[in-house]
Amino acid sequence: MIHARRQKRAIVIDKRKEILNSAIDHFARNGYSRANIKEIAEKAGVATGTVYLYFKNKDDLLVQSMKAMMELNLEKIKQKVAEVEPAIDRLFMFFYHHIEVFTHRPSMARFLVVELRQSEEFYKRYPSYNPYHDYSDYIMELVSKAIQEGTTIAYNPQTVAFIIMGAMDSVLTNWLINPESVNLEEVTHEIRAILRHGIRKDKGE
Amino acid sequence: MIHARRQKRAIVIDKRKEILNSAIDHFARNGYSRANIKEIAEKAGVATGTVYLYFKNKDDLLVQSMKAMMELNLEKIKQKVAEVEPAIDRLFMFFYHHIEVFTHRPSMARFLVVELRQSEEFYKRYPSYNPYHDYSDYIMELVSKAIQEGTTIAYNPQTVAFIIMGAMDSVLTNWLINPESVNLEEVTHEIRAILRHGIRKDKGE
DNA sequence: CCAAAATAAATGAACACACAGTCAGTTAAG
DNA sequence: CTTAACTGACTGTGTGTTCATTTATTTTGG
Repeated sequence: MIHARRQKRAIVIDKRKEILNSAIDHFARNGYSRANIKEIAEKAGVATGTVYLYFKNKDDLLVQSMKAMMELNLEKIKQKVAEVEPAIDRLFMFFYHHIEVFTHRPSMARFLVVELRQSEEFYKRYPSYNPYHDYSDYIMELVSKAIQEGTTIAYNPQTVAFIIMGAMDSVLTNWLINPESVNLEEVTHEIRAILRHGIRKDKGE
Repeated sequence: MIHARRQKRAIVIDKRKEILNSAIDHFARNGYSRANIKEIAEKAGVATGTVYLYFKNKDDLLVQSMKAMMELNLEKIKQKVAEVEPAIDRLFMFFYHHIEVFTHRPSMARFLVVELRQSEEFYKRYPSYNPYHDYSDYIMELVSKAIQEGTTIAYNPQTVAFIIMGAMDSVLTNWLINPESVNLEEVTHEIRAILRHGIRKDKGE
């Protein structure tokens, strides 16, 4: 009986995940309004109605998709920079890998810089979860650590997070609009230099 | 006859403008998908069909609205900073006024950071016009001037524009999500300091 | 100067279509 | 036999766009 339960459970989770993956893909590719439930269900290998067994409605599906997508990518990037020391360098590596990960997944990048914002209402409706939070929390954490370590001027970590997230966003957006117009290597390098100069603590200060 | 023509012309332009104003308002308030042509027309004091005499379709109306809105605000901000010298200070005042103008018009801010991005047209079909261009062009111009004047390190102006636009965007986005969480004065001041440090040309360099 | 004809502008009811969400029925597990 | 999972045809609604018709303006010719 326990075995059966497990199996049942496992199947359920599988379907949920299948639907979620399919939804992420569709939302990323076509945007919220053009993504339709029937196709999402089809690609997930379930019937239309099944989607509504696991998600309240299309909005809910979007929010869950965003959440899953952000968590996945954040985890991936965090791992890549986990070893880097000191914190200020981890911060810059984070920037670098963020750009790298998303420029290798254009549809995800689109999801990130377009769809996420469109659902501003959604973060209002589900105030407990805002997909940006995990990101900016992590950045602020790094900034705080860098300040503690004495490598960074004691700016408000929120401010630094704004600048870094803004720059990431700006680079990706422009790259999406016109990939040829953005030299990713150069831009990343220069932004790093500007930020370094901007927040570096000099001996005297 | 000439008089008659003028009058005709004037009426035509009025209607176009009425529709455009109404559209900006509706798109800003409700977002693209929830704004509907019937209401836009109603508020503009014309019939539904009339909208299609002046605009190809809903997307076209959105693009034209964005364009008009951006031009209007850019002009307003440019005027405010016109007198400021040197260029690097003009750049920072630009930042300051941008935040100021849009935080006084939340629906416009929403339009700017949310709606602007989701029109397919924005990315693809009208490559010749992207509402961001005027903005980033102006910023790059200021950066170039600042470099010429010797107050700024010769970074690629595009890079500096990315950072500045990103920061503006980031601040507004977070302010929209949760106004209380953002101390606009402090953030603006700190960003200015960080950028100043980051791009300032020291004597030795 | 003024009808009458021609053209242009504007209207809004109706159409067409997409598609989210439902639910009565089917399948499978225990 | 009971229960839970699943199905997919169907429905209801919202709305972008069209177009036959009406209204306004301009031109023409006597």
